[in-house]
Amino acid sequence: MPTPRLDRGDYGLLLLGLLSEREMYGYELVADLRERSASVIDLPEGTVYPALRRLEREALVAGHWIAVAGGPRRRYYALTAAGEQALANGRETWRRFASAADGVLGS
Amino acid sequence: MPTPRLDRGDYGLLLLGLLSEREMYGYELVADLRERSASVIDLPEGTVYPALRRLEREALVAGHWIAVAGGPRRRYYALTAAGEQALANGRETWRRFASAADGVLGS
DNA sequence: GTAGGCTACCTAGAACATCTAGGTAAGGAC
DNA sequence: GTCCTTACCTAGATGTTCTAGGTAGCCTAC
Repeated sequence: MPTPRLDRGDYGLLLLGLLSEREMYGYELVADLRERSASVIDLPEGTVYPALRRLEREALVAGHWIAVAGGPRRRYYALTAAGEQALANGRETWRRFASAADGVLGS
Repeated sequence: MPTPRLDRGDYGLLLLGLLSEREMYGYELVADLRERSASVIDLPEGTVYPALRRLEREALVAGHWIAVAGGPRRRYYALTAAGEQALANGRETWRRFASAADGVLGS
């Protein structure tokens, strides 16, 4: 049960972070991430969709289709219990790593 | 002139950070990084040596051999002017990214 | 009525860095 | 003489992003 790690360039952890607040679909995640980070984090869709499938394969999120009037259907994703746990672990790993990196890169 | 980016799992930036303080050799960098980060960041040598060669190829660091009495010779690396600039850029990118990630991952 | 833009999904292949799992060599401890 | 430590190196596998598209339906502007 590998935990996504930001320090390896695995953006899955950020997706888990967003999904911990509410269910979202891929296109929404991309837009939300861009907005909340002031475009600092701007993932292409070609990165996000495979990442979501990976997270689903690892059972960290669960997806389901929702029909939408006047538009394409959406696949919403929600955190699973394992996903919550992975997020907690990942947060801790991230915090430790960020702190260590800050120390090396100076104030 | 690509700038090393931590957010993509490129540890080159950390090496630049260490080398900005003093010249060091590969084996020393591994040990120093592990010590200063309380083992949070523990890069295998197989990661560091190729990274140093990459940084040297990109002219961000300059290496030179030093003979050591009673031990193997060492290849010391020093930052170049381009390396200083890359480090400054990388620090800024890292700060922005870390701040954005903190925002997404919550307090 | 058609051209363009937006929503919303998806994939194949390239690119790039780490990581694994070794190897070489010399010195010192016991 | 065996083992640990220092100090360097490489080849190949793995994993993830990124590029560069494609599909499809709806809406607006001209």
